[in-house]
Amino acid sequence: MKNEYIELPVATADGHFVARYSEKGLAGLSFPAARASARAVKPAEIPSQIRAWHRATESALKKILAGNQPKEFPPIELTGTDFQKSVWRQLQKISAGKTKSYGEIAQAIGKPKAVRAVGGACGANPIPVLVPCHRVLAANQKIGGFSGGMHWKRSLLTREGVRVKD
DNA sequence: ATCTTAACTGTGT
DNA sequence: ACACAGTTAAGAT
Repeated sequence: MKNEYIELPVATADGHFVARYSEKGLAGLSFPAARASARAVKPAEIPSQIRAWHRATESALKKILAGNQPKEFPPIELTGTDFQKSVWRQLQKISAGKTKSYGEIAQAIGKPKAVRAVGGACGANPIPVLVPCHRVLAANQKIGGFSGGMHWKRSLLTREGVRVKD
């Protein structure tokens, strides 16, 4: 398989995230690995297009980590099933400091009973943080789960001024 | 208020 | 076909 993906590190106060770009835009984002595998990439080898996207990614990521709403996002390339893309699209409509429940997302995409499947789609989200899967709480403001680690979800929500039960 | 159960849907094997 | 998942609402204790 011809992998056109380019991975670039994003240095933040929380560690080095890794952004993955396809030809269409940002396609994936990983939380800082315990063993930071910061591979050095020569700037000259990176297409200017991607460098521009990366600049936007870096900016947006840092703002969210600080609990603020980014004014601009890099182009995002979502790869997944139609259902998942529908869910992820709804997630992007949730601004910083706001939350929605799995049930509300399900209802928003016209499948009110698919609440559980929505949870699955969130867990399959390739771009955490920028596609705010962490702003989705269970019913009654209870914190649900989080694939990338519960501490991230809690921390991010706290920074955005959101209070969760427990 | 906490625990147990049953309903429901999308996805991976 | 089967089991699981980042759920939920309802019923029992």
